[in-house]
Amino acid sequence: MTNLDSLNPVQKQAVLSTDGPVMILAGAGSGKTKTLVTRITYLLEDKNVSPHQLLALTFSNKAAREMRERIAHEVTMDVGSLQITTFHAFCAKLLRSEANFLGLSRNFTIYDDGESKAIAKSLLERRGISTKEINPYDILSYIDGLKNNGYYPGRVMVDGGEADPSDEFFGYFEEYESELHRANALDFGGLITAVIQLFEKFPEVLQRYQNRFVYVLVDEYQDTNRAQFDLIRMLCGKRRNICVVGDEDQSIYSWRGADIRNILDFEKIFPDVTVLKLEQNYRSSKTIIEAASCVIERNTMRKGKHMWTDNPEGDAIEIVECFNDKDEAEFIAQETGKLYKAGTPYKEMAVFYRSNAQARQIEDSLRKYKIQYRVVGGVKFYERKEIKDMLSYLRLVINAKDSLAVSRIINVPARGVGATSLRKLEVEAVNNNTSLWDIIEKIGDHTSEFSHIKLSAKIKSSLTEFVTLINELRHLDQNKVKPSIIYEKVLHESGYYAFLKANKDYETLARLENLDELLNAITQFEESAEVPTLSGFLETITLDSNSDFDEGAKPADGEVSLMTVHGAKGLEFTHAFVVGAEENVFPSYRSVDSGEIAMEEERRLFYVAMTRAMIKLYITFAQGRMLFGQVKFNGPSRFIDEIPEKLFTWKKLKGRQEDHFNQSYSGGGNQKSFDPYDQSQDSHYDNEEVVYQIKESYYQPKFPKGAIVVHSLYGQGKVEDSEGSGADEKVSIKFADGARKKFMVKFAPIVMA
DNA sequence: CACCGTTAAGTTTTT
DNA sequence: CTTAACGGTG
Repeated sequence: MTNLDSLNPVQKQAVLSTDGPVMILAGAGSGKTKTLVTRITYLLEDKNVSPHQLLALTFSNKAAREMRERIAHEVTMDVGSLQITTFHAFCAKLLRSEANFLGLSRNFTIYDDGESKAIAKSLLERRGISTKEINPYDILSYIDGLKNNGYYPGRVMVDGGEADPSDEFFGYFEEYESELHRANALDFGGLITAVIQLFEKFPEVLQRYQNRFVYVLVDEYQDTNRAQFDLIRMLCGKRRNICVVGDEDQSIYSWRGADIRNILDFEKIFPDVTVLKLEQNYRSSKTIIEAASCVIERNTMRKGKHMWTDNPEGDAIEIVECFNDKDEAEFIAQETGKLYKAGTPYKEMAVFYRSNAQARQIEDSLRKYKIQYRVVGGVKFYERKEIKDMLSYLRLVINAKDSLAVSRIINVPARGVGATSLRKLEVEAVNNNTSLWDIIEKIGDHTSEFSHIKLSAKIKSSLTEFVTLINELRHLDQNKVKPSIIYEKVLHESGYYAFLKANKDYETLARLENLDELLNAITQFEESAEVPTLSGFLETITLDSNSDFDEGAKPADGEVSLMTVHGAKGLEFTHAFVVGAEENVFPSYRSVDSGEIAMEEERRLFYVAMTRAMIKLYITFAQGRMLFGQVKFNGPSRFIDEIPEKLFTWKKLKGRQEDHFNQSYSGGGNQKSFDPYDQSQDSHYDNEEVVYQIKESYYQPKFPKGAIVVHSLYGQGKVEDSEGSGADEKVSIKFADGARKKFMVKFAPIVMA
């Protein structure tokens, strides 16, 4: 029997109300996941529901993994067939097994946003419209908007969201859809709408799933869009055992299509719903909860909840007024340093900012103070050029119709097939309503209908070579050869590796390293997946791009986390810094005069940020901030005004702090020691001093072979190799821990020991 | 076709 | 200030 003793009365009710529609409004830190896990455990163990009959949908893979692990920990039975998955992964899996209904084949490719954008661009190009006249992004937003509403071509919408065929973008939508169809591909939004379409056109398929899933559960319900809501409604249409869990106050993705009406109107759709509110917070101090509540209660578009906690009063919130953004960053570094000395491990601290651009300044100061940190989010591994190139090869192996992949790699490395030739082939493909691959494969064959296409013999022969390679790879894949072997074959036999190697610059090194990491990822996938197929790998990385495999060894005390407020949702830290709490920054300038709806979302964001903190919350802002090249004086955020005065202390940092640093860190006049505060060593090229320094040392290497040097991040090491001089000087250093790294001297923070 | 200089714009990104 | 993306040139 499942033990419910550790649950509070509402949580208990949330577990026990298994039948009929239930909406759980779970405030921040209210033990939501615990409740969900117990609910599922209860269904499995006490109500004898088979794992096969349960479906739990989440938004992120991380949430799905966490829930699955916790359930596996709780129950004794095998939870292998338990479907705890993301909306997109669920749809992808379903579509692969039912693909034939929609004229897709099961090996369809999933296009990410970047690929969708590439298609939008090519549609414009095809019509001879410059991207200056029409921004491809606008077309995409339009298409995305339709898909978020659950629209697919020809769908009859019940309550709005219908496409208006007279809209100037509607044509693009239709063309985009047929382009994807020709490529045997779906985009993220299309994964959802395709399932809706499947269910509407083939009720017998829907019935199968309705019969199978006796209990359906949706996490982060506030983030669902209309399409996802439609899907849920269909799935649970028969038994109506639907349980949604969300918090309207944490809805921060409306710009991605999340429709807060899904929460606000749930009762209209399911009049017999049981609404439960988890209002007790187990995370934060009374002070933090009260402050956050005061802020969020200004919002009008909410169902209303009142958070409370049994936790202690705690410290006052610290509001810190800084002179400028630089001082703000210095304050963060000093304070995290102080906290650390006082016994708080770095991993318990986090800095939240509204936009990524704010990270840099903070990173700089943390580095200066040698505080361990990590930036969560940021540039994605799989979006790097070399990675996308290699993945395109692999995708083409799986799905021959993937024209986007073909056009990406047909001339990488150079095969003499430039834009013009590619253009010819593309036109031919469109005219014949076939795929690029089809044309390319047949072009060399004199008997084929495409042999008339005028291309030089040289191009034709390199195309044939390309076709042969891909076909060989396909053969390997069909014979269940390990993905890593296929990958290595492409890398080398496509000429890509040699092509990269031919370049000797600094960036190439990083690229080659990234390709190694990709191999690493594939190998790791092979070890962990039940059936390690190439298509499985590709799906994992498009639908779960965060599956970190490059998580290196972390320092024992952890690292201070730096992330956007969006990235912070669902996390908690004992000490949290909300930075840049200024008008036009947080709230963002984009939302400041875009009306109350946008402002309410900013307020929810601020609320999310505040409620991450368990023990102490810092809110900082700068009087003046460098924004778009000039100093702006925005004034403190309106959200600060919304916090009752008795809950915070206001500290105004005195003037510029820099003088302090120069005194304590300038290294006693030793010119050789690396001084991070010394402007002359920063990598600003517009700084005359730097130019001068480089010129002076032009004729001899600054760090000759054998020299003992100190790198500000990696510590002491020995120069193993040195090539070039002046601005082009490159050194290879072996560090104390045995690691070997290469640096461009002009970029690297290295000094002689 | 690759490189460079000019130009314009500048949130957030679970999948 | 930065960065991406376009268009012109060698």
